[in-house]
Amino acid sequence: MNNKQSYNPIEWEEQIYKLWEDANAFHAEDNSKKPPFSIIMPPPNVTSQAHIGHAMDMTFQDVLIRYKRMQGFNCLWQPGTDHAALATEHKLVEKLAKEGKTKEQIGRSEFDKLAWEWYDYYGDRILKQFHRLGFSADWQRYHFTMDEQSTKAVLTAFINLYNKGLIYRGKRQTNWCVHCKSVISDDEVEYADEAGHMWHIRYPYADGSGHIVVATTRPETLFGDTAVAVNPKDKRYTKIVGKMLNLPLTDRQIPIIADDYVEKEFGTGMVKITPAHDPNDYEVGKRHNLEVLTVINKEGKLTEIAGKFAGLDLLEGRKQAVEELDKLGLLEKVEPYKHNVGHCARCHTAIEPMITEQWFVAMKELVKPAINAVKTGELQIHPKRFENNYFRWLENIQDWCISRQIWTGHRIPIYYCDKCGHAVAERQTPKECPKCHSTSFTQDPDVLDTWFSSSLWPFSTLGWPEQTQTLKQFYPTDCLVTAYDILTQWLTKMVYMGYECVGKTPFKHALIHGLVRDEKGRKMSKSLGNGVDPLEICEKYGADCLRLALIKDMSMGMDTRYSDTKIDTSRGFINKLWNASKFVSMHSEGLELLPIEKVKLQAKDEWLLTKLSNIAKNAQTNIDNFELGVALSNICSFVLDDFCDYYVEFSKPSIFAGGDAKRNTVSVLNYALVEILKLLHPFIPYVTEYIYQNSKQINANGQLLMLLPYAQPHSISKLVAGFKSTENVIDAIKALRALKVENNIALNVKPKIVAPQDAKPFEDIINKLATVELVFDEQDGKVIMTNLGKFTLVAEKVDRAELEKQLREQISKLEFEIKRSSGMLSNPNFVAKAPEKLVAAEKQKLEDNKNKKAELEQKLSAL
RNA sequence: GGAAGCUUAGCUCAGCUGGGAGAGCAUCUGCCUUACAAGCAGGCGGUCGUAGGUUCGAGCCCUACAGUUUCCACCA
Repeated sequence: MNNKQSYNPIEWEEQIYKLWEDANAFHAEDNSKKPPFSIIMPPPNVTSQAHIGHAMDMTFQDVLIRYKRMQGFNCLWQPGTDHAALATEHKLVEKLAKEGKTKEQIGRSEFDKLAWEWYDYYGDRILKQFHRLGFSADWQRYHFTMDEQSTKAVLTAFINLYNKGLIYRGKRQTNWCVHCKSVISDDEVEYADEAGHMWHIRYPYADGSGHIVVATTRPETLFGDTAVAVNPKDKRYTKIVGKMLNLPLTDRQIPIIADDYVEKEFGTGMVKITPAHDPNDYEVGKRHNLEVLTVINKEGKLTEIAGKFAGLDLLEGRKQAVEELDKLGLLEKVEPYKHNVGHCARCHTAIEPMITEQWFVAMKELVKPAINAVKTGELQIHPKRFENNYFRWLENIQDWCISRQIWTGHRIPIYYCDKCGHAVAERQTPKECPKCHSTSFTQDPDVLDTWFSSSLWPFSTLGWPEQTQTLKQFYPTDCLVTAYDILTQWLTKMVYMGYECVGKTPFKHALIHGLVRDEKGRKMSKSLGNGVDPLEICEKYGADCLRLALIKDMSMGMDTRYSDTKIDTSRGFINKLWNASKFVSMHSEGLELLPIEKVKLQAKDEWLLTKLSNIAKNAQTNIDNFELGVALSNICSFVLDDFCDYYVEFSKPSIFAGGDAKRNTVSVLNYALVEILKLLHPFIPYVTEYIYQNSKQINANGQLLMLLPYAQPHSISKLVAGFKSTENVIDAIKALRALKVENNIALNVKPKIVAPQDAKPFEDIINKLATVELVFDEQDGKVIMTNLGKFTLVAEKVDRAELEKQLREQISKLEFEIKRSSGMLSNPNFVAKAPEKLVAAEKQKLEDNKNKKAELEQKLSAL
């Protein structure tokens, strides 16, 4: 390494990525003797570039993949992107509108071309971002939900389900977006409180005997009323059930019916029933055989049912209808009213409930294996609490509306015979109608819900419906990583489609993480302008810095906040690693390093190797349990505290001594550095690889760090003595540092300290780290007890009274501890019920403290 | 209306099966010590939301309450 170079990742991160790609190091083999490990990348929507949430989600996956790869697995990280039908269509239509065009003007095939341009543009951009972030996906296997392979899977799945009778066409109450001019699924409706009004309208009895009053938030739907309902138990109205009413503004008459759906307490206790435009009313209508009259058309205008109001926009229609009612004296009152209104998740237009003819997937049977999978543990959800959401969703599932009246996406493979109307499900236009032998067909104009293709993603990307070697090797995949917000929307769909199509769960583990929020805890969004572009951070601080900031504080399933402070802290850490490696490399120059087995280990070395072994074990356990944030935090603490603050400092006296002492110590430093690089590589791949590539003495052959085996714990039984004594030395150093501060001795001043004989082997280390001068002849002064023994700060002038006071303070502190320990130990319940280990530890502490106290008391009496 | 999460230092959050309260940032003090002043060393700061309960022992388990966030359902 160049010892003058400072950490500037922008200069070389992209070169490192190229190094990996040139070595084809991300590629997974279809045939391998290594055990397989696979992750399917949740395909980002090509509606826009990737955001910081993607960065976290993908970093999580990259850490797992890199870790497993280093452990010798044949790792497949299967990448790809999603066409996001409705969202993309919305953006395309918007774009056309800016040019003053509509999609109908340019036609379906031209529109299709535009869509592909869009896919390519954003697809490329997302890929570029992902490369820049250092992701080690198998890019050669990149897929797109609209590509040939995915399309083949979509058609196969649809036709299979159709032929099994699990896909059917039916008229249903659906959510209609008048802006997108399509139905949207229940999942795509977002509810928000809106200030509106409650109109109280008089409906006169047909027999002229007065009127009743109904309350409504949507007076314009009045034209579609086919009844007014009351609760059967509502005594106020029992007598009028069955009477007929004159429906205002029309010449129709409608009955008063009784239905449990009506709440007595709400409004006037009377509800106008409009089956065509309200899901609840629709159900009531079915129960009472009411006529379904469509008042609102697909453009969001009133239909001819509305008589003279036909053709008006809804709001205008409402206004005019209310005015008319008022004129006729039928408007009792208007109250302000706050209610919950559903909006399209894509364009935020208020949705209209409407009866339309759509394609559905029958869910009841399909979801059973998916529910069972989690119950039996074939699929494990982490953290476990998300199982609640999973079960509740699947157990209450409604049939899935899969048709969309848009152009972007997979066209439904249903062909209607032009002659007899018979519907056939085929991959291509059928040659002949099986019923009437006609050869003329028209394809269903609708396209499939975008989730249909993404529900097949875990196996469509692996080659299904063909029984490919890839599928055999990697399915079921090992884990799926995603945020909790699409647990129900996407994850569940993959599971039941996995069982339906392949017969197995698509993944063994589902790791659910939280969302990345801004500094103030708000969701990142375009309207708030608080979004962060991952690429921008990479260009400024490097990808490692962003990855570290995103993963380090992460706790599974919890939201995290992104802040500049975290970036600064991350940069501080990486800079530290950088400088430590510079230190190691600097002192390695011209030395022939020893392999670690040949090094004559000192106590400090045994201490470091023990710590290193412990942290390797800790990291593996935590990563295996998917606790990446914990694993990373522990590794960082080890690097900062144990390696940099202590071991590097410990090593200096040996290094400056030269000769064998230097050679041994520098060999240990190099060994430890490589182990640290391995430990950190999955998290911060660039800087670790860069350091390794530039450490010629430890990597003469230019091997890739990313392909080395991960750091392993080793047998440490022989190293116990050195570990223990070094721990005591550290305790003494801390105590001496504190002693100096207490006595107002500047850090760069070296006071004389009388040390115990046990400190003799560590004299240079203690002198260096505590900035003191140890002497070993007895002198008067302030005494402190450490785990290494008694130290005395030699005072220039010995103030007897001050020394005595200070000794008594220390003794009283020890007495407090002794009292606490003996109190616990004299509690028979504690001794009997607490684990033996704890009791033993407590006894040891008591013993140690008693000894320390005795020594101080001896000192006191000698004064 | 149903469900889940969160509440710990000034701020952001850890705290794994119950066994002496932690980190980062901020703040204060001292130090240019030959990897790093984008640094080092040290300090200040917490009745772990409230009230009960279980236990030898509770931040952790149980119950209730309060505040807060999210998901689901959705009342005309």
